[in-house]
Parts: sequence; structure tokens; C-alpha cells
Amino acid sequence: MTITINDIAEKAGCSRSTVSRVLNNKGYVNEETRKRVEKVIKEYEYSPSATARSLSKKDSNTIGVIIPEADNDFFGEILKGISQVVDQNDMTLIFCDTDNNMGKQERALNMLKGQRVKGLILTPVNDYSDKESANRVRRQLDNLMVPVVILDRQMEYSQWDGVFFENFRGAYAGTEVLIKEGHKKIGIITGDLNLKIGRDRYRGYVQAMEDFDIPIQDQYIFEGNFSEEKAYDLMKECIESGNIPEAMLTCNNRTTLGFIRALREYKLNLGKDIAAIGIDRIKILDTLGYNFSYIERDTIEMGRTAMYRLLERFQNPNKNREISIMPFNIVLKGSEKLKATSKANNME
Amino acid sequence: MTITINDIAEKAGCSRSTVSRVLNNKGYVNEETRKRVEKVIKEYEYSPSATARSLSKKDSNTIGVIIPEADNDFFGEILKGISQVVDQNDMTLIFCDTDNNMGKQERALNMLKGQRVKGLILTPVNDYSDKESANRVRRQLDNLMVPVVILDRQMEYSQWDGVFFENFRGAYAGTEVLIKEGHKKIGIITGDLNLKIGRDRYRGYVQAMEDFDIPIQDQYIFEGNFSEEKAYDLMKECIESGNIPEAMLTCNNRTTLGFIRALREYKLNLGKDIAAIGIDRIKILDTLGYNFSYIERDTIEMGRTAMYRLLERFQNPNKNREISIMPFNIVLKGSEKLKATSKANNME
DNA sequence: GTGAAAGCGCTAACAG
DNA sequence: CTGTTAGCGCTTTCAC
Repeated sequence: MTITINDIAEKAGCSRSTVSRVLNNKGYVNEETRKRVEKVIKEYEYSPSATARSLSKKDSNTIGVIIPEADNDFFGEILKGISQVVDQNDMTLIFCDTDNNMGKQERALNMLKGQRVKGLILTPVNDYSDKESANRVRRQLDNLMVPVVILDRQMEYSQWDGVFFENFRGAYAGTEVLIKEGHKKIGIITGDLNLKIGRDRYRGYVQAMEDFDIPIQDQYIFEGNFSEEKAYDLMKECIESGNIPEAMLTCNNRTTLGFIRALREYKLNLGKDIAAIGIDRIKILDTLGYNFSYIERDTIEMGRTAMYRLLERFQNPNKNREISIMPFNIVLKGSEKLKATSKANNME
Repeated sequence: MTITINDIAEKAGCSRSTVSRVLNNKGYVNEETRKRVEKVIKEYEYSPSATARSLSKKDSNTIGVIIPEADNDFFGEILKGISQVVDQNDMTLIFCDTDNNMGKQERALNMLKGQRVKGLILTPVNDYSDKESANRVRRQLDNLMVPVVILDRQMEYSQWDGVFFENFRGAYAGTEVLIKEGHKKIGIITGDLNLKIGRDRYRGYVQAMEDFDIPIQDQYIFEGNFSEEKAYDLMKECIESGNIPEAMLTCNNRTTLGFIRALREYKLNLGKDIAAIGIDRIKILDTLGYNFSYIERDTIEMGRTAMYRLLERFQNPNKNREISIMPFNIVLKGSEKLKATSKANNME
């Protein structure tokens, strides 16, 4: 049905080896025959089967990408970045969304193994219900026998290249901003402390507080899990207790949203009733002109970087393990002096 | 290097046909041999090459997805929906982001042809710089020789199945809400009128106005292009002119954002100084408790539906062309009586 | 310069 | 029930 290399060879009056040569621009081939073959190829709109080609070359040109939630701005941008570089390098991207579900992640890995991908970019799920599964994932990755780049969420005890955010320093910097603004009662809504990324951010906060000799008050440590819902519940509780901190650090975009939702529900004014700084940019807040200060990273670039790491690894399989740490940027939406974290907000 | 079906056959002391039979659970195979083979497979963590399998079966189990912007909530959710169904059906998803660029789209189509995908879900780019390209795309799609489902952005003169939004009726309904609220001076920031989707929404507005005998005033027709920037510019201009309508219909999520940004910049209060309703939900506005009324669709379901259409087409290649129109839902954030579109907003 | 032949890993008749 | 054989569409020696 579909047209094959043999068809082209026949029409062009040569062998398929010759067609293959012009296709791959490799080996000697007479200028005239080349023209002839090329003409036939164009005429029939022939496009060689990547499948057959991979099989024959034992090399696939395909990379797998596993992310936990495509419907999250953050990962949408990551995906865009990866996709750009994949495209530039004439590769193919197989996409999997795990929904943060360990079972789906295992299936995805299995599928990608079957597809014989050439490399993998993975943001592991954060499902810790099953103690065994972390090891099982590690084994699956080994079993893949191809380079892997871990993205955003650190996997412990792994030998893979990785691209991460400066979690510790980012959180430290955010906390420092609040401190320098003169606050003492500084709280934090943490991420999931089962995740290294969550712990690192928390440690950044702790370290900053210690470095500036500000006592940490347990009542202002709110242990969240990176979800909006949890952050909302925690903040609500905090507000109802009547004992709210002067300032708050929120540990990711979802957390920030839950935090703001609670404030709004209780008619508290961000920047007046409570100061705050968050990790992650929330583009729409800027668009709306809502003054919320944050620690941002270039997410699309993060995706690109992951892909670059993979390409380098293809080039040089034996090079040392490489961890890329994406820099952060402090965006203050406060007073002119950049001292206040968030000036009073009036939506409308 | 990687382990093949032959290795398994050898270890299990049988022929590769037998292994193939147990792999595919097809044909007769002795219970004992089956056990033996399965054991070896598990032991070596063997996973058959999808590549070789496709080549042999002349059938790929892979579908291609081309979307214009992964870093847009809307398409993130679409992708999630598609991915869910792909996963449920043990298929593989090849992802391409065109950046709304015609050249990239052509390359993507080419690549997918080479990959011999079994089907394609496409949201065409909206780049109209080149008159020829629309035809070229149509030819490329034909040339693919596999089922295609067009998603969200209608392609004219195409024979493919499609999944779209009720553009006309959605816009009509939104306009109707504004009319029934008692407004006469009702404006619209349209989408790109080069796109059918843009024209349909505009027509919905016009029709509603006519049906209710409200004169349409040219000064209140703002021709946008679905981008936030353009909507912002238009609204800004409108405000500066000093002649703003009583109510406004904004034709997609980006447009709504530009519109709101302009209002905020000029300290106009949505719901008080101007009423409005938009097309597309903007999740974060709800999260933040910002009262903006809108016409919504279930985006994840839209993605799923596209995939269902494809699966049905695989089942029955000759069935009639099918267009799925996703229903809409009116979400009013106004008075208790659901009359007002947006009550006065105070962000904080 | 070019073709013949072998092989990539798997499936699918077809014998036995 | 199982093995043999012949491909699937392409690349890659290796002669000529």
C-alpha cells in the first residue's frame, strides 16, 4: 500500500542500495542517478519508514518524555522546551503523562523500553504509597539501558544526569527578602517533605532564619504537599486561629494559589495584612497586575537544558555525571525601593 | 546487546514462533512450555521490540498529536485527555508542538509520516502568511493515508472527523446573558476573523444582537486575534477614547486576560464600570475567587473525544465523517438571581 | 559507482 | 501443539 524503497528503486531503474545511498547521502553515487532517484522520490512523495530504518540501524532517534501532569503550566513549558530541541535535532518525542501515579509510570517505562527509545527525560511521580516502588523504578531505568535525565524532582541514589532548580538557595533568597524587609514572624507553607525538593526548600528557609538569628516558631511551619488544596486548608486554619505570621514563604505555584485563595476568602490583604513571597512565577498574576513577589526560573529553558544533557550524553556516553542547576531570579512586586515584597493589592 | 526473541527462545528451549505465540497470547501453546517461556521472559526482563513488531505486522499502534502551543493551559488539558485514552488503549503518543508556525507543522507531518503513525490528531496552526500553505497541508494529510481528527480549529474543505466547540451557540449564549441583564451597548473583542472559529463566535454575537433587536454599533466591535496583547491594546484604546460599552464579550482565554489587564490598568471595576462575559474558563480566576463569568467547555474531555473519534475510525474506516461538537456550560459569577454577569470585584 | 546478499527482531502461514 | 520458512522495509558490507 504505502510506497517503499523497492518501489523507488524500480521506478528509478536501480537497486535499493543506491536509493538508500541517496537517502542517507552516504557513499558514492553518480550525479545523474542521484538526480533520477531524487526525482522519483519527490514524484511519489516517498518518505522512508523510520521503523524499518531503526530496526536495520539498531538506533532509534526517538526519545521518551515522562511528566506527571501536562495540565500544569510548569510542565507545559517544560514540554515546550524539550520539544524545541527535539525538533531542531530531527528526533521524535514520545510523550507520557503519569498523573502522578506510580502504576502509570511503570507502564510508561515499559512501553518506552519496548519502543527502544534512545534516551529518556523523566520527572518521577511523587507517590510514596508503596515503599518498594522507588527501587522498582530505579531498576526499570537501569533496565532501559539508555541515558536518562531526571528533571525537577531529584531521585535519590541515582546515577543519572539531572536538571534541577536551586531549591535550597532559592528558598533561602526568598526568606532573606522577607527578613530584610524587617519581618520576624516569618512562616512557611512547605512542599511535600517526603520529596528532596520539598526538604531542600524547607532547609533554605531554616538556614536563612538561622543565619539572621531569627527564631523559628513551630506554629508558623505549615507542612503542605505542593498542592493548592492543602495550602488552602493550612492557611485557612492559620487564619482562623487568629495567630497569623507577618510574612509567609510559599513553596511552589500551587501552594501560592491556595495561600492567596485563603487570604481572599477572609478578606485579608496581601502586602498589608501579611507579606509574602513564593517560589514559581504564576504568569497570570503578572498579567492581571496582581502584586505578588516570587522566585522564578526559566522553565522553557529548563526543558531545553534537559534535552541538551541528553544529547551530550549520546555524544559521550562515558562522561561524568552532570547535574545542571537552573539559576533563579527574584522578582519583587513591592515598593520602589524593592523592599516590600508585595504592596497592597486591590483587584479592580 | 539488548535481548531479543531469539535469546528467549534459546533459553526456553523452543523456537521463536512459540515465544511469539505466548507473547501475543495467540495460537495453541502447551501450558508447560508457556510457563517456561514466561519464566524466562520475566527473568531476563525481556520486552519485545515495538519497532520490529510494527514492521512485521505493518501496523504501528502509534498516534501522532500536533498542537500549536503546549504552554497554553487549554492545550495542556487537551493533551492530558488524549494521553489518557492513548494509555488506556496501550498505544503510543508522538508529540509535536508547532509554535503556530507553518514550517514546523509541515516538518511535523513529514516526520509522522516517516513514523508510520496509525492516526493523527491535529490542531492546525493559524498562520495565514502564505496562501499556498493551506493546500499544502491538506495534501500532506491526504498523503499520510491514515485517519485524521481535526481538533478545535476547523480546517475548511477537509474530509476529516473533527472535535470542535459550539462556537456560534456559545457566543450567542454569552451575548444573550448580557442582553438579558439589560445592557444595550454591548461590545465584543473578537478572535482572528481569518479563522472559522473566530468568525463563528463573531456571528453568534451578531445573531443574538439581531434576535433581540439590539442595534450593533461599529464602535464597539473590536477586531482582535485571540492574543492577550491585541486584546489589551484594543481595550486600552477603547478606554482612552472615553466611550466604553456597558458590557463586553471576550472571545477566548487570552482575550479575556488582555481585557482584564486593561481594566485594571485604568482602575475600572469589572461588574461595576463594565459588565463582561468571556469564552473559556480561566481556572486561576476561579481559584482566586475573582468574579468573571464565562462560557466553558470540558477541555480534557475534548482531548479524550478526539481520541475516541480516532479509535472509532480505526474500527470502521468507512463510516461517515463525524464531527463532535462539545457542549458548553454557562458559568455566571454574578448576583444570586444569575442575572448579573460579574459582581463588583475587589481583589483583596 | 553499483548491485547482491545478509541481517535487524518480529509475525504469520504452513507443514508436520 | 511446535518448528520452518518467508517476509516486513531498510542499511550495510563486499564483490564486481
